[in-house]
Amino acid sequence: MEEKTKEQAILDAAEQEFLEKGFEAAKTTSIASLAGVNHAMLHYYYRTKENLFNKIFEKKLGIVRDSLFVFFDDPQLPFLEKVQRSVEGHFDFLKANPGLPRFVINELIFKPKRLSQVEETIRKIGKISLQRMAAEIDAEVKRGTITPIEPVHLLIDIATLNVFVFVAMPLLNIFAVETFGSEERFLEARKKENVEIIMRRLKVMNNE
Amino acid sequence: MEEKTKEQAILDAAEQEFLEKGFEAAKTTSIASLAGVNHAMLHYYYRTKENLFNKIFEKKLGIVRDSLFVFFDDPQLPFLEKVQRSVEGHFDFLKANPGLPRFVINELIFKPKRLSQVEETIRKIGKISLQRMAAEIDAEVKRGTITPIEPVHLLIDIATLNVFVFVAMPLLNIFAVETFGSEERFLEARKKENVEIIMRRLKVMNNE
Amino acid sequence: MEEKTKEQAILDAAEQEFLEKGFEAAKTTSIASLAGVNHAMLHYYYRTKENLFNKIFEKKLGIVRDSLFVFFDDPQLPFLEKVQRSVEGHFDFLKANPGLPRFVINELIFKPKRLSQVEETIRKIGKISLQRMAAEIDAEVKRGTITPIEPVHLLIDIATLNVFVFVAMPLLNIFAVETFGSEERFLEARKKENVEIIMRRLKVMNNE
Amino acid sequence: MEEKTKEQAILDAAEQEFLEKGFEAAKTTSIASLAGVNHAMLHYYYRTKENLFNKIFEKKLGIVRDSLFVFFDDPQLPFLEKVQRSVEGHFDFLKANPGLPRFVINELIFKPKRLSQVEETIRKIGKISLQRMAAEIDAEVKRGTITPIEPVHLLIDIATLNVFVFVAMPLLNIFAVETFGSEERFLEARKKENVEIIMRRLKVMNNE
DNA sequence: TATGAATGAGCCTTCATTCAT
DNA sequence: AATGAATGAAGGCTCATTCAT
Repeated sequence: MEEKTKEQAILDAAEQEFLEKGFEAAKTTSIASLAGVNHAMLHYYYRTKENLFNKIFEKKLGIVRDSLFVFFDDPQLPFLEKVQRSVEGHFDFLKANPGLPRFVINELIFKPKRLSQVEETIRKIGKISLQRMAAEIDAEVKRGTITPIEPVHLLIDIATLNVFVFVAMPLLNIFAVETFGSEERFLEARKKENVEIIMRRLKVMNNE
Repeated sequence: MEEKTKEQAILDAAEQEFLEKGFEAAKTTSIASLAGVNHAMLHYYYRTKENLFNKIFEKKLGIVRDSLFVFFDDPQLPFLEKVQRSVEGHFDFLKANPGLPRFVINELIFKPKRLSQVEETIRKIGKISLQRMAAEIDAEVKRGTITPIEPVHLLIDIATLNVFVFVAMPLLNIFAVETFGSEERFLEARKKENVEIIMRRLKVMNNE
Repeated sequence: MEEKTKEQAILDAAEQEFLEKGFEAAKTTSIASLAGVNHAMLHYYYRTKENLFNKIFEKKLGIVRDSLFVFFDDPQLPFLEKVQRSVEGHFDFLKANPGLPRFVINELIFKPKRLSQVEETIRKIGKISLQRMAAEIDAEVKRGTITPIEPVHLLIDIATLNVFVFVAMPLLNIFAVETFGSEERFLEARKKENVEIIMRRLKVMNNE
Repeated sequence: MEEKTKEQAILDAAEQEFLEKGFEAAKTTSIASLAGVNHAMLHYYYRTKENLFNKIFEKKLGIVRDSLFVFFDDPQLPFLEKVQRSVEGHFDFLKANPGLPRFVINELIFKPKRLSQVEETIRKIGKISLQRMAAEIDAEVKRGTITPIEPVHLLIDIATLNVFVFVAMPLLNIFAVETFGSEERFLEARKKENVEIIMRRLKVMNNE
């Protein structure tokens, strides 16, 4: 069996520690002992806590960035199906990376410094995505298949509903288990609810 | 004019500091100097940072707890109106307390220790509220005015959509200003969108 | 008997440590234990090592700055006497502050950063002093009482000969004691020699 | 073309680093990377930083030791010429090795430990040189060509005046350029001044 | 010889908390 | 009640030195 290299062990431990506690509350000594290495090793490989953090941060940011738009790129699918798959795909992604939302909120949204570091990138990506969505939405509205909606609102609706489930999980767990039997079952139900509410937001209703 | 007592001044300063920075990043020295009192006074009155924090925490928690259910208690209003007013009222409450969501997320949701402190309280309040909502929803469904929904999902939908706007505000600001002209205008639009999406979630559609 | 305040004790200990070892080699822990206080006290009063150092540095610099020109300001004395008294006075000053030259050399001359901090001050003071000296020297030369010399050279001659005795004292001690009986006797003789060589530099000789 | 051996490369790099920064501020990692070798090699060859330093130190000390007495060994030259050439030769030597004085002062004079390491050697060499000088001076004085002077004083005069120019160069530069046009021109002038003041110290004057 | 990795000691600094008055 | 002073624990980081290969 392959031994994990210490450099990697530090990185893994750092990821765990930073995701769990955030930058300030994370201690390099904890990371080191979590990785099973001498405290100085951490600085040997990554020089500073900040440095080590950025390694984690950038990696995670890239993952998050990509997670929302993957299904919108498929030209074959009908629009509503794209949306549904996006909601589901994004939900599944978050489920597979449960620590991520909290990390991004803590480090990206709550820290002006870090946000401004990546603001330009976010602006660009957002702009492109929104323009593409706007075009598709316009076309669908004209064809009468969906009700009008500002693209940025749709995006926020989806992201919000999905992300917050995982952010609030510790709190929701108080009710989830006794109402749904298990966290797993709750998440299934919640995923359906998110699809449902988004679909209903888009579909044309009686009186429209 | 009444001089504010030192004990109170510390409390106010602590509230400001804790809301702004969270428990770890808040410094007792900052709180003291913000309150205009000697650093040692803070410990004289509240003994530990933890202790002082809890005073703030419990107070804030109470406010948050009440904010969601205020309109549900009005027996006069028709159900959908109750819901609409709840969404709007909750949104306005958050807008008036912009630091609150971040604080609660950071300190309550992200810290197992604190959560377990108040878990029982939350469970009780939640149970009662959910039962009441369930009864009303059932009645409405039977009357054919709304489509069925699990009460806990409705609650999560509302809370999520409202709260997250304010949590994610720094990030959303990147797009808000250039799309809506100002943060203020964005928030107006967003409030409408939240009402819209919740209403649509509840209304009966064509094919149902 | 008055107890020395801890703040002062730290300052004194710092002076001793910094003069003896220079900024880098001085340790805040040493200073603290030398002052008989807890290590954290040092930071309580002076926040940083750099800060504490600057307190010492500026004080010493002021003293050094004044030490060379004190006798030149007396308008009553004949020029050669002024020079003689300056040499002697400067020598005595250095003798009373034996650690000073080394400190100034180490911290001021050998560290570009610190030098540039005070460069402008030094330039101004130097300029004024040199101009005054130049006027007096010119007058004396015209009266035939001294031989011509560039003022800056005279200044360097005096400063060099005096300062270096104390800088090199540890080395000179190897010979001083066995040649002159004691360090004290050596310094007396050396002071005379410095006066002698400066006077001879200025006096008019046979063939001039 | 001969490849420089790694052992030698380390030595050269160490010389540069130690001369430039002194023992404490010099880092073994810097020396290694300056030498283009692995950090551990340095310890492989020289075991400790101290050890490596001593190699440099002793070599430099030998050079310095010899630099002052070279012209005194020439039996052909008349005494005053010997002195003049010594002053000039020593000055030129220092000019060619500008880092040396600072290094010696820092490491030899300011560090009791190092001084005591070489004290005996210095004592012996000094004694011999001084005795030789004493004999020559005595003879010259008897012949009436020079005024009496204690040999050790003459030695100190010369060494001091020459060395200090280079020690204080950063400080002197503040005035040198604007008074003499360039550092080069200042050094020329200063060399003449040093010869002048030493010669005048030795020459017989009017009233003697 | 050579090297990447590893270690331990030490340094500066911050901070919550306590003490003496 | 109030305060300046004091303390201990901990954190991030650097560096000379050693180890394993």
